[in-house]
Amino acid sequence: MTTQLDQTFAALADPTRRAILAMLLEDDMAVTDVAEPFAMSLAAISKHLGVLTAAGLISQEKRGRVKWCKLEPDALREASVWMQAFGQMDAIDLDAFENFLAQELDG
Amino acid sequence: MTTQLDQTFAALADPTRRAILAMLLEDDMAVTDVAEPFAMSLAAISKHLGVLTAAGLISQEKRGRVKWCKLEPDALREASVWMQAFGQMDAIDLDAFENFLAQELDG
DNA sequence: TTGATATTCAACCAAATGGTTGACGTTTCT
DNA sequence: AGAAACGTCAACCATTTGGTTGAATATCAA
Repeated sequence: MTTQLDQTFAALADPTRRAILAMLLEDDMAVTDVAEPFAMSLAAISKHLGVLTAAGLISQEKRGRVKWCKLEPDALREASVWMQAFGQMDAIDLDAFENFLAQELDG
Repeated sequence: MTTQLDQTFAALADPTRRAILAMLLEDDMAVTDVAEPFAMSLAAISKHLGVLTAAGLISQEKRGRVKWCKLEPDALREASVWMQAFGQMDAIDLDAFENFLAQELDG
């Protein structure tokens, strides 16, 4: 079973995908335009966008022959909460956090 | 070239490794005790601990025949900084965090 | 010294990942 | 209608990942 959190972190582990997210921070983009700065095929970028979409980090909407990519920060928020909780352990409710982790484990 | 950020996110992408980090929140632990709750071999856990160590998320110190594992939350700082670029989580919002936890636990 | 405990190493395996190329279906433009 | 642009699909390939087992190493205890 792969959770949302698994997919989010796995998606963020690739520098190409992080770069794509950074580009989408500025504006929505078509797949071809996302691919333009990268030294790899369009198909490879298409796969990366698929990973980001599966992780919920972006959404894609087709209008005409152009597929627009849009940042979806909600998935990032969940991962960010997880990380910052570890980084600021003294500032949070550890019992509640551990309950959350146990819940995640049980699935 | 794999960056520190790549390794941090990749390490966090595995639920076993996140569970290990959660266990280490409570206290430092020996490798054998880390492995105890998991339905996999000690060697597998040893590898996971190697990944976490390479990512800087934990440190390991051998005393006698026991290797102690210790959480190193500072390694998450770089990843948190990256996330701040998205402007969604510039400072941890404890109220939002509590709400998030409540949702997770109810869900 | 002998034996148990703690941990890693090495070899292996299946599955996932990140990339390629070429063919393919849509949609738009002349 | 024909050609170009947009994007995905399918097949393939090399590498990495997450697990196994069995042997090896190091330390402690009797």
